[in-house]
Amino acid sequence: MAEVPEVEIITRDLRQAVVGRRFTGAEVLAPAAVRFPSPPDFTELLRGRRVTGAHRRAKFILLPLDDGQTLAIHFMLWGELALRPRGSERAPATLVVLELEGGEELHLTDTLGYARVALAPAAELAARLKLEELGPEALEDAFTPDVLARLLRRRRSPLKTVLLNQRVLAGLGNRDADESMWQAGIDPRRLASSLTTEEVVRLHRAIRTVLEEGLALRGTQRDLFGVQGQAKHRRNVFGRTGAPCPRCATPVSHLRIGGRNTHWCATCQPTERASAVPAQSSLL
DNA sequence: CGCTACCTGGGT
DNA sequence: ACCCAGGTAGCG
Repeated sequence: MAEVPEVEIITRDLRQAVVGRRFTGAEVLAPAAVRFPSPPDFTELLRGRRVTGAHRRAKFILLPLDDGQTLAIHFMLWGELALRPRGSERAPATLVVLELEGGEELHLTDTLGYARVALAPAAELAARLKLEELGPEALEDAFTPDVLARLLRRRRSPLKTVLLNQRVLAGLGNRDADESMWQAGIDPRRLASSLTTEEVVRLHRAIRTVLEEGLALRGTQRDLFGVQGQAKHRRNVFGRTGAPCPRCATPVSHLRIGGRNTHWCATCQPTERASAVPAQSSLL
């Protein structure tokens, strides 16, 4: 499942393996997977274009092409991308196959079927995907505790909801948001605006730690070349409802916040603000 | 801003 | 049988 560390790993792999190469064609197996243009136009506009870069913005993969267009790929919940030899067997969940010169192809698969590609001139793509409206990147140097404080200051929604909003901060998915708040010792139900300066500093450090650890372990899923990432079993609270908190053994709490599954430790993440929290454990 | 639709395989 | 999923767009 794709959160920012997973998307970043695939983006880096694409930079290494696909930048500089041309697309020789595309096969659209699931027309709904192409947001725009129409599937036939998508195939036609992609054919013969060389990839000139590979970037990530929030959870979008952006591949600029040599004619000024940009190809965007989004994994949504369960999308995956794999580089395979030409003519490789296609999993039933294959949505789109992008053929590359040199006898390889990219397979976009997703059993849920939500993953999407889009293609347009760079400026038009940015406008249609509303890339300008996204918040700062949590992994960039410009994301400081001060910036986080400013982002949270006027938000009167639960912290969990605010952290998942990519227009506030680009970088956290459901898992990483829960893990970050656990790491920082902050209750996900707290109003974002209620955090103390000290809590904001802890949260900032936690977000960076969680994302960077995910990256170091190369994510939870297979990379572009099929190599399994190692972050799969590194969850402290996410998806561990009722299991003991790794820090204090309290059973992990679960609640839906803003329609999203949310997991936290009621002991390590007390509801009262400015409560004492155990120092960063070595459990990471 | 909060809710729903999107879609299918796997878990309960 | 049913319910759910780590995301986003679009709607009221």
